[in-house]
Amino acid sequence: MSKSPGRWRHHDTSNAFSLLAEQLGRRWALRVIWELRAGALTFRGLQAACGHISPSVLQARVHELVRIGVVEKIPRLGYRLSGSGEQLYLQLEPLGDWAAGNSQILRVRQE
Amino acid sequence: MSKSPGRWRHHDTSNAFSLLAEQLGRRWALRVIWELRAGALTFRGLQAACGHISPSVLQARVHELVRIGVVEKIPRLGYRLSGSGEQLYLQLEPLGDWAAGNSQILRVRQE
DNA sequence: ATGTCTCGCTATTATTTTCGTAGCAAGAGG
DNA sequence: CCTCTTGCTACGAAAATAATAGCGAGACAT
Repeated sequence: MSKSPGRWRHHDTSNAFSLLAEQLGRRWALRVIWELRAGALTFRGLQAACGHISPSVLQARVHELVRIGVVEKIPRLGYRLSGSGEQLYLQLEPLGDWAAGNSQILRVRQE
Repeated sequence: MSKSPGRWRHHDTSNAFSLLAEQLGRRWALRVIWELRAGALTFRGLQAACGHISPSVLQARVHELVRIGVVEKIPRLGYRLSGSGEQLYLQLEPLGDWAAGNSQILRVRQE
């Protein structure tokens, strides 16, 4: 992919989305953001909030989220959403509403 | 998990979201929904739209999305978003805006 | 100083998922 | 008959995830 600007006619929404989807389309990524919605959590607190997540995967996910600037590490409190991370969560919230509206389907078919 | 209603104090948003996140947090799941946004695509068309996705994974993802009622199969046209699938996409669209706004970060850090 | 917490995290091995490629059966059209 | 595209499956290799144990550092009390 070229780095030259103006290569994309209108917005780069489509390509940008696929990059984002690649990050969020990893196990626990969405969940981690979701669990940080109320505020900072320690590593182990986050681990507990997610239920059964192995620390190695949590470490990997958290690092990736830090790298894309969605999550930041704070000395004593652990991890929390960054500014853009909170914005991302706000865009994520409607998904929760959709999920609540379609929870029947999600629950029944999960097996 | 009990099937009894009223088991969740307020909404079941949180738990419902984690179920949804489990489905969307698989590789290509978000991307597939995204690529179907403009209308129906054949299996191979969808494969091409996603770039490099192996047919076995695409088949698995599409099946899962059909099972949760987000995508439906049409005899001649291939696959398209269902009613609730389109609603889900509408909730997904803001993510594209966020991604476009933060595309710098996403691009630079992807390595 | 010693013991005992919790913390963030790493190491290791087993299991699951995804990839990449090849190719099949069915249908359309010639 | 042939050729083409379709949806899709099979299979071995590679990568991601799971599960568990445990380490080193810091806080705190004794």
